[in-house]
Amino acid sequence: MVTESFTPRQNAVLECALQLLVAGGERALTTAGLARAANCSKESLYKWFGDRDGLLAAMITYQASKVRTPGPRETMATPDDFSRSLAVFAEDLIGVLSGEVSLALNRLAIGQADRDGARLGALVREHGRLPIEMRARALLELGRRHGYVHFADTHEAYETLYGLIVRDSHVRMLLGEPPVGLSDDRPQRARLAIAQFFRLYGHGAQDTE
Amino acid sequence: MVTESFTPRQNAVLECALQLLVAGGERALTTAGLARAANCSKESLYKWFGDRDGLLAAMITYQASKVRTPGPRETMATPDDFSRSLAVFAEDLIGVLSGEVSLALNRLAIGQADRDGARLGALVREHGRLPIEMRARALLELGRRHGYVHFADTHEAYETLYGLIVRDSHVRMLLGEPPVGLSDDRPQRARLAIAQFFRLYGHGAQDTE
DNA sequence: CTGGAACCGTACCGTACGGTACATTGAGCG
DNA sequence: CGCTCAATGTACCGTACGGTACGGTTCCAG
Repeated sequence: MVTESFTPRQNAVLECALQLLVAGGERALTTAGLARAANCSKESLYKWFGDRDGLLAAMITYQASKVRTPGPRETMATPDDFSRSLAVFAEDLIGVLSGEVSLALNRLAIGQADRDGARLGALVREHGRLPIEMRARALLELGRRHGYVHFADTHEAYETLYGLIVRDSHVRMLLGEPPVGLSDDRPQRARLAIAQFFRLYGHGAQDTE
Repeated sequence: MVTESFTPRQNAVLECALQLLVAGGERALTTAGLARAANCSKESLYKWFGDRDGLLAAMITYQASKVRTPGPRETMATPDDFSRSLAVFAEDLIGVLSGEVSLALNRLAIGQADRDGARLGALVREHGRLPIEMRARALLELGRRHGYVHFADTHEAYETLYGLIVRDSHVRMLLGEPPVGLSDDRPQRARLAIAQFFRLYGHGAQDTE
């Protein structure tokens, strides 16, 4: 995986493209429209990104390059530290998933999932979801090393945590549901999910089979 | 909500449209292509469904009309009956969500979520997800009446159950990920989710705050 | 100053699609 | 038979978009 980067000018154009996508969806993201909005020429677009699909892919990698996922570097001296770190992760996750740029890019990739063997979907999974999962898994394993949680399969534990936090609100938001039930009481949602996670994997609990 | 129905001929055309959508995604579903594939005229399409958006909406309601969601009519004499009913629900849910027609329609609605105030998304939620939720809520409340589970908010309990069952596999499938990790060991996934649900809401457990 | 590279703006081309019009067919029915 | 109505299939129109070509401008190196 090459971490292909772009020039500042190209980044500015990609930023503009994201704005167009967020504002009007995929239909609003035309090469002519982007050229007009970004004050660049269509010829430059094709020179830089190859074709329209290349542009879409570049938008995903560019957006991913903006999001940094810091690993846990706290001391984790107490179970409460760990719980708080999980809650922070949960709130971050909810925040990212309900962001309009994230929603727009996910809608774009899902709408194109039937073309090119879901190339855009693979990019979203690799650059968007995988870093988040890595960060969470590191956190979970750190907690396990301290004996705060118990599980055999980190991936299993992570997926359960994800399900408890996100539920089906991501798909509902992708479908256009107004963000009721999420992001209004985000901290409480996060705390509840973490509490449930500890009920399943904390203290004397045992990972099922 | 009017349950507008269609003539057999129109149903056949809609079935054909679903096939086209599943096979080639939204781009493959053109009015000319559908007319050719279904041996009907474009003029009939516009007469029946108004315009292309009307056709898409009709496809969703038609597909929803095919899926019946029977309510629980079992005796629930033992906690095991209840657990098994939940497991059946979980397997059905996984099966529906990973069906190719469901995936194609969800992709379609998500891809159009920026137009018409997400009209297609609202249709999917109303005709697709809501009936499933109603069935599950009835099941959950039946279990609560028997004292097998304890919760204050049925909606909360349902969403948690949904998250435990589906996790983020739905979005991953929508993004085009091959169905690894789901539907291969579907019964085990279902059993695990139900076991976790009981750990949170079963026997002596108490709904958190 | 000069050459060239990068880029902008615009005009242009081919195509594909949504939507409409129309001629034709065929079934039901007096 | 002749009328009506529905539906088919085809031809057509306008438009919008992806992609290309080209002239003009800026900027930098030598």
